[in-house]
Amino acid sequence: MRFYATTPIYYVNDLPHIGHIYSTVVGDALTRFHRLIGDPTRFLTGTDEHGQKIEKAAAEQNLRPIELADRVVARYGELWKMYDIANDDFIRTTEPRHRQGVTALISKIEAAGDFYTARHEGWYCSGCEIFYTEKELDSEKRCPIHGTVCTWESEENVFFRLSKYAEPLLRHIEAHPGFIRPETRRAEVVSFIRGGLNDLSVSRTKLQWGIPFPNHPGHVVYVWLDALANYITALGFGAEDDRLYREFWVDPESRRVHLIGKDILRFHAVYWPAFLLSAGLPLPTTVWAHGWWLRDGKKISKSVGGIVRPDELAATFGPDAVRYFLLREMAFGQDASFSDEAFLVRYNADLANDLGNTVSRVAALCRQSFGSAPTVPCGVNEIHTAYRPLRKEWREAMEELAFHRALEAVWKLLSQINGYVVSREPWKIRKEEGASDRLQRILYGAAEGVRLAAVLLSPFLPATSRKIFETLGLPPRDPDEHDLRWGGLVLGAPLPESPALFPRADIAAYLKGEQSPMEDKPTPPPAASVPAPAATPEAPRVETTQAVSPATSDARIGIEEFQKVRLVTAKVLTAERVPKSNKLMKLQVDLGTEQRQIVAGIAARYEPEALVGRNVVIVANLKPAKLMGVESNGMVLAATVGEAGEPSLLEVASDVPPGSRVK
RNA sequence: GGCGGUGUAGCUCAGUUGGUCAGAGCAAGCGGCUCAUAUCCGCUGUGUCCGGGGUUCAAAUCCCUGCACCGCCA
Repeated sequence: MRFYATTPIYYVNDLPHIGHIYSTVVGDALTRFHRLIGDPTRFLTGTDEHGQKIEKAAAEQNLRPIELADRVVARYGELWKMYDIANDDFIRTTEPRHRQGVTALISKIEAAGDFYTARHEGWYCSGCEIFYTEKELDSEKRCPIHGTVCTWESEENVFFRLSKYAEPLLRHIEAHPGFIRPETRRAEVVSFIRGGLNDLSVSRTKLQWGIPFPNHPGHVVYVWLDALANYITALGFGAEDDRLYREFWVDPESRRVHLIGKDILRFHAVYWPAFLLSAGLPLPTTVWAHGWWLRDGKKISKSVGGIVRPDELAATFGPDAVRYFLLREMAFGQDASFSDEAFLVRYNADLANDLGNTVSRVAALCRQSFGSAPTVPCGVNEIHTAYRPLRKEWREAMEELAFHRALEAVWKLLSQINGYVVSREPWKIRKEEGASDRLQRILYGAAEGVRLAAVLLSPFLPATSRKIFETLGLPPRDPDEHDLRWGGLVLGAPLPESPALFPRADIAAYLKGEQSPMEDKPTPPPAASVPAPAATPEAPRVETTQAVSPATSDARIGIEEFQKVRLVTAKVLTAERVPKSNKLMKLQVDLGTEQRQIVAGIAARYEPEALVGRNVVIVANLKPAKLMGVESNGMVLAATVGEAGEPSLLEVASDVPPGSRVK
């Protein structure tokens, strides 16, 4: 079965952020899965480069629109390379092949008689590039999305007879239960269509930066009609060579999946299919609307890791760790929270402990026992028995785009391997009988299990999967369907010493060392707050950290911002080390009016006895946090000295009473 | 205002057609192993399944109602 997946094309006045990364990683994992199981597969992403906002943003920077686009496209290119995105194509709406395809699409709609010209008047928001009705605006005629004042505009436009397609669309949705997913989005669309569809204005005269509307001099094509068409123009629709288009779009056996954010559902589930119906072209098989990444300010203290910085996390822990988190944490289709803390917990528990440790454990056992991979195969053991149903579970989950469940299946396999190793105790066998055949077979089972886990993991963590292959003495490549079968291990292959896949992170230290690089932004800057066609607009609750923004640690803050932090002196009453931690110290401190427990990362430098009775400065209004399972209600201030970041407590004169405000 | 969704262990969530459905993972506690990245294995709670009412021999699961949160539309 041919499989074609697309991401939204991203609007180039918006720098890449977590939403873009997520959509793209999802598409990448999905298409890697289909390649793995042997489907002819194509994965498309790209950029949306036309429109008034680009024209304007470019003018502000003294650039031509295409120059601005080139710059942003380069950013996306770097990012996708970093994240191991294996897209087959990257379409830019400014490319000739796209313009040609759009023109071809328009002539088909024209031929169907679905365009007419009419005067269009109304309140126009240049941010949205659409007209609003009086009712949709407030008393000051401000756009509900941008809050900017709309202007009364009147122009002659080309209209598309969208109203004509309400019934056909409803019939199509009815007949194809998988057309809009998840279910709740489908219900929304149905309800929207039942509410009646107005014809859609699809040309603009107010801007030049767009595709000229055929036969309408002075008009350019409405950005959405332009942008949506990318899904077929990239396949060669309207070109001389449209082989890919026929194979991946027209062929009734092909599956065509649009991955989108829920904010652009209407465009993909109503307008786009209507355009296609009019033009007499096949519709996508599925429009899959995923949720948004949120930050739950209530539960996660900002200073203890509520900040979403996928770029920094990727730099510190590797892009695969971020890919894993994104795919594992979000039940596809629902919203999810992205916090540093949740990320680190998953990183340690799932990646460092379960995956990384199991790989190094099994590889070390083989290395120590044989100095190579096992030389005797084994086809009868609990791991083999467990594998088949888990592979089925993995596969079925992937067919439903339930990435989190597919990953759960892989983790069940890892758990199976650990259980098997513990029950066989190969380290004892080695001592008792050396590299016996029995030991060979046992470790073969474990190592083959690890190999299969790496294969199942390859759509999600491609780089890690390749590293595991190397660790097992196999060539580091992307696996194919044959690798899904038991028995792919190379007997007696030399095993290179390999570093830990995911070194365990000291969560407490990481969160403690964390300074927020982002200031509170009551209103995001215009460039990032504009809802871009085909990109993810910034809804108030969406986390849209600018992944590539430079560090802002030098930014000055106002006095009022500093005053949010309540610093007071406190006297240390008791101090004891937190078990199993070499950095953390649990303190009971006296604030004059109350007593509190605070966990501080100072145990490497200070002895508990030296702290008791000492006056320190603490942040009193920090939200409570748990460090290594110990509740902490505040933070002790210390200078951070040298490369190692050794703590040096701030000195407070002994006659200063506890609870004195520091400001 | 209309339509729709959600509310289950400290946290994140599974729970098909009503009858071992009161669960998983993480966190917590206890025990074990020592090959492995202080990793791994085993065992162990707490739950008015949002509140109230109803249907039924039996409801987290169906119906009504109230509350809270969310989405789409107006």
